[in-house]
Amino acid sequence: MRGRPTYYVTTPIYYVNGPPHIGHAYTTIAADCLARFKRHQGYDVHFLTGTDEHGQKIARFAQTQGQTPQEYVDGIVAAFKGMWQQLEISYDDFIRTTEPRHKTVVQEVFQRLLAQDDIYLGHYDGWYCTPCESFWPEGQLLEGNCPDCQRPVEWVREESYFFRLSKYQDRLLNFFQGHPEFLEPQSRRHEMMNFIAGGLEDLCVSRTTFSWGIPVLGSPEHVVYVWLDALINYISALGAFTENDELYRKYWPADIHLVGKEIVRFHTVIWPAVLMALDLPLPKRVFGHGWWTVEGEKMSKSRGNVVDPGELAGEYGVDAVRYFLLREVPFGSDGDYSRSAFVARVNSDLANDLGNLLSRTTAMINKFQGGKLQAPQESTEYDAWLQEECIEGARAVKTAMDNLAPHQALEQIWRGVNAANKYIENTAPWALSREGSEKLPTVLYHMAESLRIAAVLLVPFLPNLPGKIWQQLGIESPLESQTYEDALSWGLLPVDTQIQRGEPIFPRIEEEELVEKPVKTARLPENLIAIDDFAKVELRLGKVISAEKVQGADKLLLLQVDLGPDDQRQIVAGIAKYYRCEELVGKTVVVVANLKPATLRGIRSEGMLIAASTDNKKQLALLSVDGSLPAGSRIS
RNA sequence: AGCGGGGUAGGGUAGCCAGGAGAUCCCGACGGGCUCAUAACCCGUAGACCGAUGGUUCGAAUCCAUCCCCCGCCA
Repeated sequence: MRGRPTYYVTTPIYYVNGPPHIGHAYTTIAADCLARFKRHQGYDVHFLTGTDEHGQKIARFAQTQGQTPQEYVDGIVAAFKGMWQQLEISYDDFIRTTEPRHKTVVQEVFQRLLAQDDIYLGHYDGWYCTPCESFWPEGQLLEGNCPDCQRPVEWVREESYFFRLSKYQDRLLNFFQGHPEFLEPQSRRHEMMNFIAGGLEDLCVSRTTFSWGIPVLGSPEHVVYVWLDALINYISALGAFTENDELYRKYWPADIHLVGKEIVRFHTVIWPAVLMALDLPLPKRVFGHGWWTVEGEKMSKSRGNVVDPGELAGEYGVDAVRYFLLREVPFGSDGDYSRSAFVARVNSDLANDLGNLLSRTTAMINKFQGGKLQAPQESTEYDAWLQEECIEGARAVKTAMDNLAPHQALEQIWRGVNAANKYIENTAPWALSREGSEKLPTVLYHMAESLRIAAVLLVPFLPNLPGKIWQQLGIESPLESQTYEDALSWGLLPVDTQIQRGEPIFPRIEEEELVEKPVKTARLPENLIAIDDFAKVELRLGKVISAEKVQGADKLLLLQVDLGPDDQRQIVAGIAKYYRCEELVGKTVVVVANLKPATLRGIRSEGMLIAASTDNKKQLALLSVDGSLPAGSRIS
């Protein structure tokens, strides 16, 4: 007996060498959107995500943090799970490569492949940097030295197990030729076929140089190396090769693996080859999506421009973040995140087009019809057009999603939204109201109905806005009971619905907030001075000749400062807590040279040193100059 | 080196495979309209030698050749 059709969608398991960033969020949001869309269509969906937690990098990083690898990965995994919760990711399962359920399957697969001679014991030869514990390909070496630490590398042989990838070259190529839909976008497909045709080498699948991994049964000095460990998550999570394999039998092969373009090769060459060796069906589809840059630059920790999607979501809401990522860029292409693009996009689409449509619709139903929807009366010449735009858009959503083009799906939903805004302009319900026209109830119904359709269609994309629309429209049947099908029919909105107008569902992000962050200099203080006010202050460079503590005062130092030929001053400065006498001598400092002399603790002070300090006075630093100028130099 | 993709208004793009009237859409700029609405919405205007050169053709963004630049793949 067959139940509902199944749909198995995966993200990659993310390497936990740092907290989740916008790239992780992108893949996961896209997968979530797909999963929700398929559920909305009535599929029995299984949505898997997870984390890849082994390897030397992790072990070493944990060590620098003074943690065990397990403690370290537990912490990062918690961050991932927290992020997914915040972004309302509806995964069905979260697999970690450190879980026993994964390890046992990996070991089982390894043993099977070893037994059937698809894995064999050999040697891995390569240039090895002992301090870095890393192998480097010849091409990456810098004059024979480690590209990381510049120290010399040595040629070493390590005993390793290898997977006979080369054996599957022809079968892989045939598979690619027979399944043009297997890898998308198409440009990736060509690259991979080229790559395979160029010849495949066997793949190193074990390491002995570190131990944070899954031990090979019977050879515990070996741990399973990266890809064999990681890729198997897609079936280990389903219980493949265990007694408890109903999920595997139900959902495998996967309908789609969503991956970033950087790991397309592993998913379309190594993974199919391993599955062929195991005699298991191959995934139906792999999609390699693009990368995000930030303000036009590559995102990286060292640049410090990594965008935290949680922070964005906290500031502007989950719907805005999801909408921007899904709408801004075609799914296979690279995209650029910038705050201004983000604000422009969500303001224009979510606030102006959609939110304002709801706002004006509910306002007019309230004002002209006492908040109650009525059955359409006399029709207008624009009714059919609006209906068609909405329904055609709704139909196109499915096509777009089948093509893995969420940006097009959203565009199609907005086809209806935009049409509704135009419809209002064309029919001018405020005028109809004044005239007491029979067309008024028709027009108001059409407006509300187009919003009903948009709300239903948006359910897989945005977790919150559709519910708000639903609530304000006052529809009694729960939104959760609606399916994609309900967006394909016009006129399902009950005619005597009572509108519940409320707050704007998506307020505009105001410009001030926008400019405040990047352009801080735009804020001028109120106590402005003219340039000649500044010129009254005579600043000169001074060289500290000597420094000593002032008896009986813990803040004060007495300095002798050279301010140029024939000008030596004694200055009392309140910097004893921040500088020791020895480190001041010889230092070039900035001195207010025309300050009226003052007497501090009975000592005459003939000037003042300039220093910067934090508001709480915890830190203080003397000003100096960028270069070597003679004492007495004027500053202006 | 090779293989693949691409260069279209200020930015981002569609069209190209199957050549034909004014080269699409979005954002931005400018002008107007409306007054229901979140200064939102609607309409209109400007802005592109369609990377360069040459060719095929009655006709080329589209086909062919050469060149220039960008990007991807090559463990």
